[in-house]
Amino acid sequence: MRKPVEKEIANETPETSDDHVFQQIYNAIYVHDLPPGTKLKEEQLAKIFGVGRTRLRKTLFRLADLKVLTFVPNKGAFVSEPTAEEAREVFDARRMVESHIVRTLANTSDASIPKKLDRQLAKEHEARTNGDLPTVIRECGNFHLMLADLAGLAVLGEFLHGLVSRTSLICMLYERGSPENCEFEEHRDLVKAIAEGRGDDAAGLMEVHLAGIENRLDLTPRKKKIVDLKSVLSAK
Amino acid sequence: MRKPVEKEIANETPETSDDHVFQQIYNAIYVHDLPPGTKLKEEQLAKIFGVGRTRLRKTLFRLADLKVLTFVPNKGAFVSEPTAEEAREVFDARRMVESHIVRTLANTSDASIPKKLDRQLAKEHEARTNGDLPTVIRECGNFHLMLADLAGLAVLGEFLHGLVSRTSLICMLYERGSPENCEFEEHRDLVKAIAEGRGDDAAGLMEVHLAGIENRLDLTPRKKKIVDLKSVLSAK
DNA sequence: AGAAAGAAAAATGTACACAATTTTGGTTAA
DNA sequence: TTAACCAAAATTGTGTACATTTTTCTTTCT
Repeated sequence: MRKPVEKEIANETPETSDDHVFQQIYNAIYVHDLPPGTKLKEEQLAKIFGVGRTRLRKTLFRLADLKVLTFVPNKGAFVSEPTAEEAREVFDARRMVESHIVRTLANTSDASIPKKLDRQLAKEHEARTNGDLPTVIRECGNFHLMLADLAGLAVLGEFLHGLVSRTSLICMLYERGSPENCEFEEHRDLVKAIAEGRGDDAAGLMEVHLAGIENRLDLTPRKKKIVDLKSVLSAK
Repeated sequence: MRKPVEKEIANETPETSDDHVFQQIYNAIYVHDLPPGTKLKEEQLAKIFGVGRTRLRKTLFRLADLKVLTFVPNKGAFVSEPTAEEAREVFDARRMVESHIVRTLANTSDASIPKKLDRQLAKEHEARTNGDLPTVIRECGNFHLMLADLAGLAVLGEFLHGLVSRTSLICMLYERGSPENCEFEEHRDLVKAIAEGRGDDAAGLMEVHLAGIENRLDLTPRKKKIVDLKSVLSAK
């Protein structure tokens, strides 16, 4: 209506739909700019992105389906807060799915695969040396998703996408001490095993890699939100 | 709108939101009342269910996230038509996920589990003897989902839900000859292995069970939609 | 003061209207 | 008859208005 829009501000993307808004919000959550529990007000976001509330709402629902957001009826959309139990399930699922993926990939004979993995590895490494933590986080996730993609496993890949997203939230909630994410050396060894066609080794390395991340978390049975009000307030 | 609604026709469910519409459409697709490729017109469905187009649309998007529907921009929502490749991936994923689930379940010591499985088995058997095919299909799927539920694996369970839904579409598209779905005896043996705590046996039975279903399909590389127009029309 | 109650503001949920696009039906020309 | 084309109808996509609910702030009572 009030858009003289020639080609959408001549941006880089063809802008098929509102993928831009989706990615923007998704990325902000994924790289820890929006911590779990944050409320996302519709009108506010709609104004920020210069988009109607209807379209923004649709985007929010898509993010909710990815388990990145949680809708509370009549309250709105909040960045999800996975429970410790959910966290364990996510890592269990990842070990199963990703060990399968890398085994498949190692048994695939395609000369272009090691090249692509090396390139991805380089991107990750560069971000690390630059000290660009958000990019490190993002590229680390992209590495895992790329494995599914290169293995040609779209169905598992989409499931993994949700798992990886949730992993980011889980780390934000339960990480203790060390701000390290994925160990670079482990990714490197993994690529090596894949390139050399050692499927079982790759699968094993992946399981160890994921178990390592999980063990770096504190998933003890602390009931996060259910604090005893009396004991807290009486000591005041 | 024109509803003096006291408590939603005093139905069984509390009807928190528009789950009713969702289940209605989902079920129709799942039990093969709406074949793959069917277009779902928004206004038409909205009128049928006595609900606004906005809410119906939201439901349609939820079904699309389950991969049961596919949205084509500016064309609308269609019942999904999984490709042969996707079908193979779905069965691969199911073998991996469900063998893990039953192994977990077999190693769970909870006396109520065999009871619940037997009850589910009975429902399935009853529908079979009644010749009620839609109910057989539905209860057969419920059996598989119940395994995840009883194993306490919610994350995998939700993924499986999508896989099971797609399996129904896949069977409709690629089934050859036999109208049989899940073999009842196989479900029975599976329950026995679980009840007796034989995890490896249960996992093996599940893989065989799923492979059996897949083998009953015709997933040969016929390119479904991409027919050569010239060769077809010139022979007329 | 502190808590309870209530009014005002803000935010979500949904129906509706209109714009953009596709589909349909019919008309014309080769 | 067939193909191309154009207008009318139907359908999807989205902004807006309004109803409902929640949140916030003020007022009042103990």
